[in-house]
Amino acid sequence: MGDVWKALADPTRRKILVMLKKRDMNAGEIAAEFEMSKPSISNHLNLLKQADLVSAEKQGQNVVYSLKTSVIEDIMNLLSEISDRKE
Amino acid sequence: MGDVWKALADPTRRKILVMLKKRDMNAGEIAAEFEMSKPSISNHLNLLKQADLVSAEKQGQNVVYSLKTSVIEDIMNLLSEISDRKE
DNA sequence: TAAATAATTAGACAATTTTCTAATTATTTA
DNA sequence: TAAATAATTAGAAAATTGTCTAATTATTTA
Repeated sequence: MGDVWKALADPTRRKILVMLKKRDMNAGEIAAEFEMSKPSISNHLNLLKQADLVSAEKQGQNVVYSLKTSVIEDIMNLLSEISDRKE
Repeated sequence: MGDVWKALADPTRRKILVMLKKRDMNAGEIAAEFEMSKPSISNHLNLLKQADLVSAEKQGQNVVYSLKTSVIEDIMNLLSEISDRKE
């Protein structure tokens, strides 16, 4: 199980999460938004998946990535370690 | 201005934030809680300060560190980049 | 079934981060 | 004022992370 905080530490990965907030996207569509090689993006996607922040589903030759619905709750729980503030 | 996400990515630094939630502590007291050299802790404290997550005030030969009251709001704002959810 | 397309894996390299010891600065106390 | 204490700075080494190209796997289409 990967580290959520580490996953959130990289700006490319955070941008991917913001993109997936709008709609599901396959790996190629995601990679097209960055000036970076596809394998590098693939690596970032893997780290996000390890951290359970996104899910991946193969559809034909594509792999469609989705933001995990639980993502916000997870981060809120992490934050509660730092602050007791409710909500 | 340092990167808040990067600052939060390290477990030692997150533990320091949790400790400071309970009470203000000077650098020596903080270092005593870890099996790590004082300069290493000093480095972590500096990164937390850069990220504006803690403040430091010199009191005699000690330097007292405090959790910044704005810390939770700051992190919530960062989260809003990923989710539009209110609260 | 061969060629094309989408994505990942493998392996190497570069950049960044974490940690250390030794040295320095600032403050207090004997 | 000299010695002791608290903390940081400096500089180097080790570990981790991010990136690349080339190769591989899986799927679709001509």
